[in-house]
Amino acid sequence: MASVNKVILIGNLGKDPEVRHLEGGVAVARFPLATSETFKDKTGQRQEKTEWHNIVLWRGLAEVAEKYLRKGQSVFVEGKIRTNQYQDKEGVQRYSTEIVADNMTMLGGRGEGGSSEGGTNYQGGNTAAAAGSFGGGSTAAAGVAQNDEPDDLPF
Amino acid sequence: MASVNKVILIGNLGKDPEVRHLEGGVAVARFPLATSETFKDKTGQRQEKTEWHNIVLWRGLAEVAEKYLRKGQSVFVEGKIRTNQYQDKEGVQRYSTEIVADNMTMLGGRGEGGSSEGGTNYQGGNTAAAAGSFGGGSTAAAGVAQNDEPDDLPF
Amino acid sequence: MASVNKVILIGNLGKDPEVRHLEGGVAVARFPLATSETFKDKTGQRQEKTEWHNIVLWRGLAEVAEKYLRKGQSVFVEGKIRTNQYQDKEGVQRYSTEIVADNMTMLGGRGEGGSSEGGTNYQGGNTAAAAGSFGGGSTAAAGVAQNDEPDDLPF
Amino acid sequence: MASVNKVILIGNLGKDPEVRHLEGGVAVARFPLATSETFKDKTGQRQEKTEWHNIVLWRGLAEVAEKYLRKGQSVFVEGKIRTNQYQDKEGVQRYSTEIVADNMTMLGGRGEGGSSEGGTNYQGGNTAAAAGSFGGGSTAAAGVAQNDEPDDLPF
DNA sequence: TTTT
DNA sequence: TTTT
Repeated sequence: MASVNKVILIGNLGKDPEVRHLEGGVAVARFPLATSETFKDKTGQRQEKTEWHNIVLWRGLAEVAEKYLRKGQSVFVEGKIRTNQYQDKEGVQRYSTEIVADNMTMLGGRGEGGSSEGGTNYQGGNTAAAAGSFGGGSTAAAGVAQNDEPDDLPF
Repeated sequence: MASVNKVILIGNLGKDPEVRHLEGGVAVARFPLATSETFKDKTGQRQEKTEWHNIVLWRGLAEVAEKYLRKGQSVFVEGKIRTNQYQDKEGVQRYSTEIVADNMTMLGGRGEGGSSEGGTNYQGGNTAAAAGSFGGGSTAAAGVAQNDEPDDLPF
Repeated sequence: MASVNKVILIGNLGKDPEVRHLEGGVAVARFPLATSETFKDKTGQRQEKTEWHNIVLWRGLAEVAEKYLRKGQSVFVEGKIRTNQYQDKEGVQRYSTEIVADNMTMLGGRGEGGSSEGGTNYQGGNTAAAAGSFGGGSTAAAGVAQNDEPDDLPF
Repeated sequence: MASVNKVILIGNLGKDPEVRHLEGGVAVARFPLATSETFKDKTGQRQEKTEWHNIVLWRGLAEVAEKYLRKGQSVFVEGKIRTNQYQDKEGVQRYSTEIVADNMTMLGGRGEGGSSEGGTNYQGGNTAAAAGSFGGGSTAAAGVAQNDEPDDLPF
């Protein structure tokens, strides 16, 4: 149905990633990511506005996040927008929007304790299995699976 | 601060745009946009999941939306994520996420009453004024202003 | 090394795809894709400039292209830029740039003989194998492999 | 005509920018940008493949490049693909592809002599004029013009 | 060589 | 609330 839902962010982690390991060994990582823009207000004053994004990573990307990403670091994130519905305690329908990442590149920056020089690109988990399914001649990139989560996990 | 906040969507309008004309002649349009993806669930059944995005357009783009966009039509939207904070009546902090578009292209589709064949690209308002400020030799594209809203409008 | 190489195109096929089936059953499809922009020249005349992109698709995407894409149709293509080097007959180093697609969505339009209403998103081949490698609980999207080509194929 | 031509790159400058100042004060900057990806070849060896992109910036972006960008630095570049035709000395039609940037963000990294911490986003020239054309209430972002070049400049 |  |  001619659908595209794509997000590209470069920003800084507001906190260390929180990682959960689900039954079956699936990892999920979450962290807030800040993007900011500057603009001049009516009076010509330079202002800054920060946007916070809830980033979610699954499987291999979550494990990379757990190992390497720290508060303050700069990352490139590619993914899609997902809005979850839930009911608050008054029974009112609420919405919570997050970015489900399927690609992530560390850009270095001033994270605490990170190696931080340069960056490395990561794409979803199950690389070996998926690559193996390609037979000979496939690149790792060709074999890399996307990092979407199962739809029926209790998360 | 090395920030990028970019969204690219192709989807269908869930409703006709709602357009407001603010004091000063600034137009703001809003509509819900559906993107959907299909996947196979555990049992191998094909499933569809629809994501709804709140699109906001300002100025020239809002006027284009008012004139040409209708429920059901397919559009390409480029913009940024913005999450607004507000307090609900219980005083709890709530968040509402929208996509502020700075580029929009109609892709045709089955909107009601639209011309709908092909599509046209639109970028932000104030084209004439901005282009005029370039003097000779500039392309229209060069002169097209972005479509961000003022930060201090009561919207 | 903090690298991103991403291209997003919406345009029309200049020709039907040319498809080759390599030994091993790997399919490769190629077609030219036109994007165009309009601008006003110095004299205020509306002008159009068309850009032609050489699109390359591998495996599953190539097969989809072979079956469904036709000259004139509108498609969304996501991929990366690749510039190939070769020597012309005088021994001069030449360059040829193409877009290696890893995601493609048909947008309908006036292709010859196509169904053309709406569009469908496709992502790379080997879906079944890759999905199978995920075990239960994975979505099709999660299991979809990327569509990069092997680096050592004679193409 | 439903056209989109968008490129997003993060890479490192292969050389310092070369800047020309045209008659009329318009600046043009060019530099090669490297993106690289790693993959495993048939034998399981990790390989790296580097792609070189010819980046072109106009006006304000060119001036920023001249002042701040140096060989080795990491930048985010957003723009469009443009392929220029020319005839070589044998009269054969040749093609040269470049990326015309309309948005650029420095990401720091190991440039020679740059300040390099963090990054700053820049968008096209003529900011003051374009912003001025908006009257009160407009953000700087709203007033920033795109950075496309005139189509009739001798470049 | 496409499309409007 | 869209679309296939």
